[in-house]
Amino acid sequence: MPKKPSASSIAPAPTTASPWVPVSARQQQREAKRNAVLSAAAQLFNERGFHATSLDDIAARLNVSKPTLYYYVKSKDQILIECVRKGLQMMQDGIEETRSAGGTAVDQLIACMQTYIRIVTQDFGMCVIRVSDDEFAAESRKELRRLKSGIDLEFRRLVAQGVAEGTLEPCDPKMAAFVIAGALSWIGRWYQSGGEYSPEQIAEQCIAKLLDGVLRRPPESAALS
Amino acid sequence: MPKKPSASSIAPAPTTASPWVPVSARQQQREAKRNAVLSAAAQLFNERGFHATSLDDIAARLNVSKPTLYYYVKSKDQILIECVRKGLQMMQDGIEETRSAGGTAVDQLIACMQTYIRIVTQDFGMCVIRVSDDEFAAESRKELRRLKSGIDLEFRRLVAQGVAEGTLEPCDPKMAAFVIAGALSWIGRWYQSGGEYSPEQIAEQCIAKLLDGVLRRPPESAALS
DNA sequence: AAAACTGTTTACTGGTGCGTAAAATTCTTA
DNA sequence: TAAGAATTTTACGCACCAGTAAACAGTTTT
Repeated sequence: MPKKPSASSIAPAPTTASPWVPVSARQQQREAKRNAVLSAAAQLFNERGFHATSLDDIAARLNVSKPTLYYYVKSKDQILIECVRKGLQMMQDGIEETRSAGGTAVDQLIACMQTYIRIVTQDFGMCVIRVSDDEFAAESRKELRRLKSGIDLEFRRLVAQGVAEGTLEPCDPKMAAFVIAGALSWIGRWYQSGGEYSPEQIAEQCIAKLLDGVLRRPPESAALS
Repeated sequence: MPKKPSASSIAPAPTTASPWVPVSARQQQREAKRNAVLSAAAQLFNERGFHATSLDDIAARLNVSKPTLYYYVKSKDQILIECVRKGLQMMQDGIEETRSAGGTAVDQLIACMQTYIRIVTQDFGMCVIRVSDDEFAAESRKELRRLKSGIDLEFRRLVAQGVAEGTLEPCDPKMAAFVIAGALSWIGRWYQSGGEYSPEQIAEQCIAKLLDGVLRRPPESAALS
């Protein structure tokens, strides 16, 4: 083992083409290829479903042969788990960021909804929605459920907070969160990129409907816009 | 072939235990068994997912052996298609009934939402939600999409009608229908019978949230600010 | 009671696709 | 350029499961 000081953990700026960073360059490329595997898999899972996608399909899309995939991942199940985990992590990160940005509960709720929509219209996020829980082995299912539950709880918390603030109608936060999560998650089932609406347009309209409902308000006072 | 006149089409009242109706009684029982196959299958598909359910599983639940199933159905795919078709048919029938009952657009919309929730919390209706499109062969998928599309269009029509009536906020009916369908369909993914809420309670709360939104309305008559 | 039909079983086939062994190839380093 | 590490390939094993063949049992008809 060559003990080059800290050469294996952080890659320096690649502009200066120093030949003394081959180790990390390799690892970077390896990581890049691994990500390509996951991305291709996520796309195919979303297009055809998990079971209808064979490892040969994934390999073919990447112009390699099936065993090559096994150099980067352990099993087909692991690919799926990591895709979903990545999507869930993106959601969690987005929510975390929103929280740290502060603002009222309603502001944060809106920001979280925007984040959620942005993510379920992307490859990994769509996997979270389209792949059913029962595809996983018991252990993985448990982990992913925990992650999902965490996101759900954030929504409930924001709703409860909004109710406490007096900006949201009093309600069961659990139920309200389900309604919101349902409407937004469903987007991940009908959305396809290049379609009629952009994710931003969808976000605007869906969020407005969830906040205000579909009923017409008596024109008492213009609250928004 | 014995040509008993019209004995095979309609069964008389079974209270009078006349032994001269064996033909239709047979057919009735056959139909009952066939339905039992579909019901058991629907339950298992909802519990474990389509691919994770083998025909042996279905047979085991019915205390028969696998080939027996083939006496009643053509293939595993056909079972799935019929389950989903049944669920969709129930929805279509419910909507049809609502329409013929008349009332304002909002009344009809509410009734349709109630129907929808009632059905997605039952075996066949849940299949419609939980089973992904990509499980089907191209032809079946086309048929089922047509049926789903028909239901979606009913919701859009009701929304558009409500907007025209002035009882719903002006909006893109397509989008509003997606929000509604999403929130309601999602129920079919988290609901489990015997849980915290009954379908009726869920219906009440979800429909209220979709109609009114989550935001708190400023008190209508009292001039507070 | 024999023939014919209904319903169910045991025993098997065949295809699909995950995963692996081991060889072949490419890249790095000495 | 040779040794060795990293990467990819060809070829194959093996389990699972949908679907089938054919025999068996029960019931109705002749």
